[in-house]
Amino acid sequence: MANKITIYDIADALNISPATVSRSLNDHPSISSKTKERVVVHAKKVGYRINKFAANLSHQKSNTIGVIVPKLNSYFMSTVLSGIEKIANDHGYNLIISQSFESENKEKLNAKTLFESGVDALMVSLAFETITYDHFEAYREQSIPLLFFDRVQQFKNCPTIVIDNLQAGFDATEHLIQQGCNNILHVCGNLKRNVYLDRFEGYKKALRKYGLKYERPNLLETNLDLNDGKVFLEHLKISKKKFDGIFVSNDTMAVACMRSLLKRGVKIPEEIKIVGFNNDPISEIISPNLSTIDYPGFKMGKLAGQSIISHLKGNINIQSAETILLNHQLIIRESSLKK
Amino acid sequence: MANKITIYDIADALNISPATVSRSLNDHPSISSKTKERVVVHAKKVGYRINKFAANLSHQKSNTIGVIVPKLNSYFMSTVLSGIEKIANDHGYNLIISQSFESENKEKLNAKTLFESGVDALMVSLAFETITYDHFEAYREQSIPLLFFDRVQQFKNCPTIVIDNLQAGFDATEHLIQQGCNNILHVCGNLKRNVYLDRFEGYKKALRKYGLKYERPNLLETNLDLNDGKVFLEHLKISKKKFDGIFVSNDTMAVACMRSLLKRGVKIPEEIKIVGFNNDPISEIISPNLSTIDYPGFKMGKLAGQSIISHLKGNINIQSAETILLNHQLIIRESSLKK
DNA sequence: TATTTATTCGCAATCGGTTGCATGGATACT
DNA sequence: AGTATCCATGCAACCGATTGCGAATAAATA
Repeated sequence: MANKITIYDIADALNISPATVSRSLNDHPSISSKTKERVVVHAKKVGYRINKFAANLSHQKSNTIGVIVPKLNSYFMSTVLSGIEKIANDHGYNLIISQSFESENKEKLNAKTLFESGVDALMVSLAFETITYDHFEAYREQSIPLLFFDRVQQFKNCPTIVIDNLQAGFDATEHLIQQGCNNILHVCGNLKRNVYLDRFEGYKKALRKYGLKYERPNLLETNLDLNDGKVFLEHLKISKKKFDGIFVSNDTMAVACMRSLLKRGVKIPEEIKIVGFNNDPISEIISPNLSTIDYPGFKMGKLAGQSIISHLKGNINIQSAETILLNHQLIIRESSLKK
Repeated sequence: MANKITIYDIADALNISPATVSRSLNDHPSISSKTKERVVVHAKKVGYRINKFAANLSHQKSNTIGVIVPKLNSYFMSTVLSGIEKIANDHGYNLIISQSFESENKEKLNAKTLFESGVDALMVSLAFETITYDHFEAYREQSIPLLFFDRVQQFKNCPTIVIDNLQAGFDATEHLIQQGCNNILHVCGNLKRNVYLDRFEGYKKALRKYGLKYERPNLLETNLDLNDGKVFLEHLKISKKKFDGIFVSNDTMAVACMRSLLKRGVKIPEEIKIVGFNNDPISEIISPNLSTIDYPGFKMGKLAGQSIISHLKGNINIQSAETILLNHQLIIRESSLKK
């Protein structure tokens, strides 16, 4: 049968008050260890399980952290989530994960739902589309910890976990230049998002440093999707420039480009050198191996988790570190090497 | 300021009872549309947000579905989760996702936590290790819908979403045989799990059909991890058999095997043919392209979600379909083709 | 023994919605 | 006009745990 045991049942059975039962179960100091023992033993015997609804209602917290990501089925994102989940779980928090599918609207809906669900904190990686941020106001009003990771937006008192995308973009581009490229195409994602904008800036900075000029046809903005290969080919066709290097803002798209090129008989790296971003497993598998930027997803997730948790526990010492910058690493493989 | 508006505040402001406010907000039929209008408008004006804790406590449901998976950062699993999340979200349910990291203990803990969190349903893909199932008893006692997907265990009244792993294993193996292999190694995962056991059975069935004999050295049980390549090579060494075909129970491991072999100068498919499982993106990227079994993750997730939702909504018609069998598809690529 | 000081524990309010039942008033019917 | 019917709303209990404050008992001190 359904065993709906409440603290009242236990109280009756033991001839004590529900208050005492509650305190015993929570190991409150003002209860004698004798009574505690009795309560705990009896509770276990009858299979008592706390009713979180009631507990939550009382102290107005849910031990739950909300997460909104663009989509969870990417290598990078699922790795980050894995890291977040691990930390959250280790600290007794549950994770409610929702996807925005790159839509600002969905993101707003998710933010609202999670707010109403009473999450104790919210972690967000922004959608491509998002340009207004009022859906986070409710959180800030109630001072519910809010954190952005990867695709971020700066707010005061709101930690941010990122890598130095500008520097990474610079590193990738500089590497291509050093390998002899002087007409480099940059394939980026939505420039409204910091990650892509910063990488683009890094790209331009590298060009400037080496006295190369940047022109509009050197930039291709896409969804970075595996089947954006056609868009890429199309771009090659209309911009009549002859590129000798490509810096792509993620590996998935880099692979799409490589495949398009290889299919056309273009030799990589001899004719065109390529660098991707993310260090997805495919980057190491594809032939030629793809040079890329390693981007520590699991670590980012763990840090994000730790940051939020310490906010929740009121450790103010983290406050100072509003922005955590993770190290990236340029991984040089065949796809970009001068032969 | 923190705007903690309750229905009582609204009731006071409008000189009506909280009951009426509650009913208005829930569009209860016995409230005049005039009052409803007043309430809704005023609620929006003052920024009222329902307190789910209280609501949950009242009707004893959370609009939340729990999910336990071995780990969420695999292509297949994150795809399934994406499907589940989509359906759940479309129907107003939140998803609490947790990982067992292949540990039975962690799985039990997660099950307990989710139970106490008051999830309305639980969806599970089992850990490698799991051999006892008492952690699901609490759910069954309270008749909280429970569903298994992919890595499943049969319980009565408990839906199950799988592909026909036996048939898939058979298909893969038969294909290898038809390509001329007659000494086929099977690299599998933990045989306690249905998916791997069934694929193994399918493998043996195919051997039987073609009069090939199965011997112990033809089987290698691993964690199917990308860096299990050494284990694989080790096995090749000790079992002195000369394999001409390999059926691997997932693509990640298949890729690990291929790389080990290619590094040793073994020609694929000329000397050894390989078939994997999952149709991960890497299978199409690696050279030679990996033949594999396509396994519809997103669809599985959506079906799992739909099944649970209809249970929750009390549509009994699904009851009949306790086991949903998804179609798989053998995808033949270079790695297994007779030249 | 009387009084102070801890210890343990219970009372009762509280968290914020939900809902069965009762009530008062409006409308309909004979 | 008198009675039956309906509609809209309010009353109050309830969901189950938490917690400030006070009381009762036990232990310590004078």
